[in-house]
Amino acid sequence: MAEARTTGPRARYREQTRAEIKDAALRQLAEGGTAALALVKIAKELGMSGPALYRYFASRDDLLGALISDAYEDAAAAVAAAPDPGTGPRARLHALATAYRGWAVAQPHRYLLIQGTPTPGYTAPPETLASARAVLTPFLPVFATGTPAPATAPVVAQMRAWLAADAAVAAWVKASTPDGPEAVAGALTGTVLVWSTLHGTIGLEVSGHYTGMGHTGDTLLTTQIELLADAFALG
Amino acid sequence: MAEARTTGPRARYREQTRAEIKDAALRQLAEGGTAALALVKIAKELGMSGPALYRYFASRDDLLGALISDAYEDAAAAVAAAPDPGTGPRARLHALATAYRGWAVAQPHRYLLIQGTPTPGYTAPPETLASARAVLTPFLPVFATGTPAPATAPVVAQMRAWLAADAAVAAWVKASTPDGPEAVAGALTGTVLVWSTLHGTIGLEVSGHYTGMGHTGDTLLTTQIELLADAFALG
DNA sequence: TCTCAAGAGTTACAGTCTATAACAGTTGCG
DNA sequence: CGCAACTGTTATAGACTGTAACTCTTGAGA
Repeated sequence: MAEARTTGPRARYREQTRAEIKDAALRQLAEGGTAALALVKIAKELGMSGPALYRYFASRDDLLGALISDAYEDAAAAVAAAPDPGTGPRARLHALATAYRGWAVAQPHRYLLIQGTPTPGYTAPPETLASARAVLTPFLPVFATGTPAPATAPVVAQMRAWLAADAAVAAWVKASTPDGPEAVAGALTGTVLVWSTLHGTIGLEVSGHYTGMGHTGDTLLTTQIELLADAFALG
Repeated sequence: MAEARTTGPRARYREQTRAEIKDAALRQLAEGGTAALALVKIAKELGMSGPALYRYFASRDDLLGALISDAYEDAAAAVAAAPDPGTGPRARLHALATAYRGWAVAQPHRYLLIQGTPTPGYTAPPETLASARAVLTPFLPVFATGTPAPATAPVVAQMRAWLAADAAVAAWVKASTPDGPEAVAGALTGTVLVWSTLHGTIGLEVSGHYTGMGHTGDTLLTTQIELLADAFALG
């Protein structure tokens, strides 16, 4: 389990089995939530019996971790694939936000996987953190073109401090903004704000808190994004 | 179990035991998340053995439901108890938001209980929905004094439709806004927007997504609220 | 081509937890 | 003061996670 070969027919079969396991797990997740994910059932579904699964995932948490990581990557891909309307940063921002929401609404169980923390005090592995960052990457250049409103000054200041303290983050932001340091801080500010905005609207929608209010999710997100675009004077 | 007396020493003892059980449950929840909540352990902690707990809560989900309901009520009380700075609706809005965040940050596990949906397709019982509404009630009169920005027009329209369709919601909003129907729709719009804003910032913070960025939670919330106050031209 | 170690899978089992059943002691209402 | 409701007990079924011990297969390298 420690370090296996990465090539050859053995490894290929192994990878395929892992994928089948994850597929079955997602199916269970979709119709019963995290609590319904049972390794025994998955094994039975694949025709193998019980403990065989532990050859492929060290534990239930390991499997869940893999699903979370996959979900982040998939979400990042969905956002990155958002069509560019080509009519300026404001429209681009709406397109990105809509793409993210679309992904989340289409597979609520996977968004819920990302949304919460399974156990308090849990910190995601760095690889997962990088994937989470990737979701937000396309937003950086959009906000780099804007001018943060005065009301956002405190956040800008904190982002500046963060950029100074965390080289990895600084490199990440800088790679998306060819402009100077003030654009960098502004881009990060906007991205963090849009992150929380997205989480606010989409999280509530996916958790079913909007049921009964009509199809509010899209309208609410659009409006929130519009307000944020105003705050950055996006064109 | 169906309908028990609500008075007398028997009922009093019963209520106290239920409270002790919930206390122990919250303690477990605080240090292991939902997954760590085990009825058996709670029973052992209280000196009783196993199945005795089922006299007080029909199932694990029943206990969790009670905890969720309590959390909503507690959160609502915390928001309602927010001090009124008395310097206008904008300051009042900040005070309410800060009170809510303070409650959530002080007991993250209880906020996480509220935040997510345990299982997809789950709909909270009406009693719980009312408690959830109570959290937001103090926000209504604040936004009733504002004028929604043009960008929020689509949301206002949907809120108007919702108010027309759902009498309970209409009564709830109207009770907090002595003004005309346009103020009612505006108040509801602002409240829903602030709800999603609060969830966005606080949810991410409580889930630990801000770790490493410094103490960003407060700043981020203040800024988001400020932007929202601007959108409603609060004084 | 042949060997053998690594990998894949099996059954058996220990341990935890939810939940029910059957039963016994206790208490407070009428 | 008696009985019905309430509280608690042990026994037990059943689901699930994870480990141990063992067997069979296979592919990489001499």
